[in-house]
Amino acid sequence: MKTMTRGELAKECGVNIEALRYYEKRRLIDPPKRSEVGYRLYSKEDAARIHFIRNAQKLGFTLNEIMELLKLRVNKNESCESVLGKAQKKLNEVEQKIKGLKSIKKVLKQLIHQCKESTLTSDCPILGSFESGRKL
Amino acid sequence: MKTMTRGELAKECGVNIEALRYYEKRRLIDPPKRSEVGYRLYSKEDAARIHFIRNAQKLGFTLNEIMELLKLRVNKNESCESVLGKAQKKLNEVEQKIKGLKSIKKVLKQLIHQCKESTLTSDCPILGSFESGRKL
DNA sequence: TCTGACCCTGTACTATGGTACAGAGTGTAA
DNA sequence: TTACACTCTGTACCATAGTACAGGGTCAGA
Repeated sequence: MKTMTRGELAKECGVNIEALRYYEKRRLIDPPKRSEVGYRLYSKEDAARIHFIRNAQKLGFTLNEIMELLKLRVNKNESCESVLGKAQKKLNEVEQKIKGLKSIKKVLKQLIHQCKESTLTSDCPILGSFESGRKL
Repeated sequence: MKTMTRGELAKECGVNIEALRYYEKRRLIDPPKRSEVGYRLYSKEDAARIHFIRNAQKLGFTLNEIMELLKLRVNKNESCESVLGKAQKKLNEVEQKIKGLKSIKKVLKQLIHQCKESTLTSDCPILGSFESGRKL
């Protein structure tokens, strides 16, 4: 099977070469096979996992959370209920985030509308929208 | 007007007392008035701003980004076009975030559905859905 | 008036997620 | 064969966002 060196994988995934070693240390990816002289040899699956990690990061998940997400797989070692619980918790978090972002979006749109109408004011509409202490 | 001490504000907003000093240093909140002996005296507006900061953080904004959001107000000192540009850029970012989160949400829902059907498998639907290098 | 809970400042330390570098070996192409 | 790009390890450093003192002053109730 075709393999990649660390530099190649880094390029393919658009990450810093050192980040790959870091993810390995953090156990987000399995230690890859090594060449005769000890060079890391990565597979397509490794590339897929790196892409997953980066995508999840962009959405605000921490590496610990990404670890959890990656462990959310249905297998013999973990009961389905346990996976279900984790997934539902994560889903809840995601839904709350979407809700909060939609609320920010609304305010930004209002602001843009105000700008277009040249309505000068010194009030900050953004601040107004989030004054409350309610949970997002 | 009723004021709060640092400890009271921290409690009210559910933040560490030291974080308030940190936000002040980072200029996310204005330096509050001081009592005779130098105690910080916070207003309701300060509380609102702290709530805003925390809420925005939960949505994945950095303190620098929150600073930008807070500065997005229409006033005499800044031309409307400038605000418009910034607001539209921010709106774009927010929309991208929402899109990404919705995509994660979909996958989580699928996973939960699979779990409920008790379909035992060693494939990870989450992992599979994000293998590609495509942008979220 | 004294004790404990609060506040002040400055500074040091922490966790997260990398990033850079030193000193060494390897691989390839002119 | 030599030059340059790449890899290895370990370690040090960085930014962000706090958190935790130390050493001092203040306030309110018993």
